[in-house]
Amino acid sequence: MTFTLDDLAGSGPLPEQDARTRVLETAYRLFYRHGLRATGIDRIIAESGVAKMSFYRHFPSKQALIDAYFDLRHARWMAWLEGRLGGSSSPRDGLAALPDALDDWFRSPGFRGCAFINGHAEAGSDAPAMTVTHKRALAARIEQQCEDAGLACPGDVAADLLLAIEGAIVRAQMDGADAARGPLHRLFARTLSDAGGERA
Amino acid sequence: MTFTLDDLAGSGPLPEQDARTRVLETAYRLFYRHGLRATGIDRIIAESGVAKMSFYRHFPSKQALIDAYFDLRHARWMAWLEGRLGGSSSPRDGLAALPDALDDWFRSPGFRGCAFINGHAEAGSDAPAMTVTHKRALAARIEQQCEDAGLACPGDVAADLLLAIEGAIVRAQMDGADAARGPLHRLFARTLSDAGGERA
DNA sequence: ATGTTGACAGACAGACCTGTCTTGTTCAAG
DNA sequence: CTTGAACAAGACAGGTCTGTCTGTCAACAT
Repeated sequence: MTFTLDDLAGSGPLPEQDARTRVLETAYRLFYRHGLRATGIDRIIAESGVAKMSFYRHFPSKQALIDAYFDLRHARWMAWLEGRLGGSSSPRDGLAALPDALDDWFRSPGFRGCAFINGHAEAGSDAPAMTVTHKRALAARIEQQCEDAGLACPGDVAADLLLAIEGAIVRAQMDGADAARGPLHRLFARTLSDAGGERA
Repeated sequence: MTFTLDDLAGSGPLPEQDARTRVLETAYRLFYRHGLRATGIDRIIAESGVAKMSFYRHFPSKQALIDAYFDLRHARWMAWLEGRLGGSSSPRDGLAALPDALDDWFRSPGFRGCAFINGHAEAGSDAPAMTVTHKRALAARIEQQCEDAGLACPGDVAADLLLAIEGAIVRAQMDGADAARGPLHRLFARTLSDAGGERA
């Protein structure tokens, strides 16, 4: 099962899906677009065409829905990353392809940064653990890719690439995809070059 | 006039200050710590020891207070940066000193990321223009420093450094200062090395 | 036929939020 | 002394938010 950029944006639920799926897909779209606090339960219920009691049958509280939202977002984002990392012929090419993959994401309609960064920024220390868990899973995945590529110091290289990725997401969110594209490509090229691969 | 990390954290108002200052300093501390939406007017009024009408005399709405908060934050943060950039003997050393300066900030008590990134993440397209203006001012200031240092392609170098700074802020906010320190120093060293300076 | 289950619709309570208004106090300038 | 500005304390209105509750209906199994 693969996921596309459309899945990351959230296209909204189809009427024939069951109530729980409709609620979760609506929350997925609204939480990402407008934020957690700015999205009320009433709006999610109205836009998903569900009764309030049906909502509370599937999700005991708004916090439970937020947790489910982050779980779903994490699964789809990691699956999208996996498709982009694995689409190249070698592990190192998979890493080198990341800046273009991210650039596609930054330019996709409805892009509004990283859901986990935004959620953490909004909720602070009260943020669900998944906001941090997601980033650690991403770090682990990139480090694995660096090991597979046979790079020197895969832990350091992965940390450098992750920091560049986070910076690019924030720059693209606040100042547009063009503000992130050049720097992200250059930082990736320098880091991979230092780690033993040839320069792009 | 210089500003320290304590000013960035916000120590809270002193009773002998006038009402407007007390409100603004309280908002400065609460908005940064808990976020914009999570901080209600009533709490700001209670903690600043001010009457509600006194608040609305100085700030016609909560949005006006938020704008004033971002203005103050911008002024203090840029003044803090100026002190750190100018503390070195040469423009290039000022740039090279930035990772340590940021590391100090990341480890200061109450650090919770960049107020402008957090505000933009929370409010989205409705965010005050200052959230973006601040980042562009920062980019311009770094580019100026790169020019003063006589680096090649100062625009590109500044964009690379800014992306690394944003990434470091997010990494430190979500996973602690240690997660940002190594990568930030390495990305700075590589970028400055490529731009013509000698490697640290 | 009858009971069960899931869902839709909407009223309701209690809390919170922003913003307005009233009342009384302090203090300084005229 | 009087007047007016700034301020403190708090009631109030109108809205929104989460979460609970009551009814009604359709599908379906026994």
